[in-house]
Amino acid sequence: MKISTKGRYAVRVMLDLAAHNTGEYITVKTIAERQDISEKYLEQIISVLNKGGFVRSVRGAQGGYRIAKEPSDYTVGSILRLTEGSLAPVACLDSAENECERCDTCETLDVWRQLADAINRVVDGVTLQDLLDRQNSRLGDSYII
Amino acid sequence: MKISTKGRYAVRVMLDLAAHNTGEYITVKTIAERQDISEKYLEQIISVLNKGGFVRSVRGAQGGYRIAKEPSDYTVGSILRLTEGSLAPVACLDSAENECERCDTCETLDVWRQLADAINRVVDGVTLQDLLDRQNSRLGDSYII
DNA sequence: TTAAATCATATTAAGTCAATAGGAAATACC
DNA sequence: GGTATTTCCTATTGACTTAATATGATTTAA
Repeated sequence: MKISTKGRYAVRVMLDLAAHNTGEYITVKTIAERQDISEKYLEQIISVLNKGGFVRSVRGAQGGYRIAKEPSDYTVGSILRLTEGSLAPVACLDSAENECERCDTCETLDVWRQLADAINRVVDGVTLQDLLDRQNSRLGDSYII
Repeated sequence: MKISTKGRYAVRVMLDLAAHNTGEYITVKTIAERQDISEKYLEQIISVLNKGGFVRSVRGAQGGYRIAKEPSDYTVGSILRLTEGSLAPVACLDSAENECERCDTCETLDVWRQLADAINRVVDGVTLQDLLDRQNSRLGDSYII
């Protein structure tokens, strides 16, 4: 029941780009250094974000990435689903093909459905903007002290 | 973010034993047939349940397993935690040793904490007795029809 | 004594994770 | 036009996990 590094890194990358959302393009190298993530691994992850239209890229020298839309347009759930795949705790709930022929009489399916709902409610209830706001208010606190 | 077969099977085994809670001992073979799970694999899983004190066993001929306490004493969460280990969505939350030195400044930790809470709330809010009750009320429905 | 059963441990095949590696293609800058 | 920079693409790897299967020792009722 763990979220893999891929999904977690993806959230951090998006949050990094959201925090540096000036319209300028940022290189993988810069993000990798800031976030302390392997540059080559990050390349793969950001490639998924790019293909999903979550970021925009410019190739070549002086190129890089920037967030495609506003931070408030991205929920943590949308990022995780793009990079991790389904967040459903059991395969039966992945609508695509639920091969389990026990589904009709499955006594536990209801629990998994509740669990999926609870998970979705949390991750879809938090946007990158929310995370930025929390971050800023925490920084604000430390200034007061 | 999937619950493994180990955990899911464990819940089914416990539910099976809860549904046949007559005080008699039931063999792995019987459960395996009823639940359509590999007998040998089930042996391993039930061994964990046994060591955790969730079931009681009698060795030798005419031996088997039975649920140790009342079905209402077992939440789905307790069974999953025993067989799957921690249900925390990120390792940082596994109190034992949170190696991540970013924890203090981690902007995403809060989301994972919320997620863990939501997950725990669901799985700890459902007992085997609840599942039995739902099962019976569903059977009841079909009798009416 | 025998058959039935739990208990214990080792092995395996397939898959996933988290990278690393090597190079092709595009582009700003001199 | 050449060069350095940077994205883009795909393959490979080593470690680990998953979901079993296999083998046999131990216990016990009949």
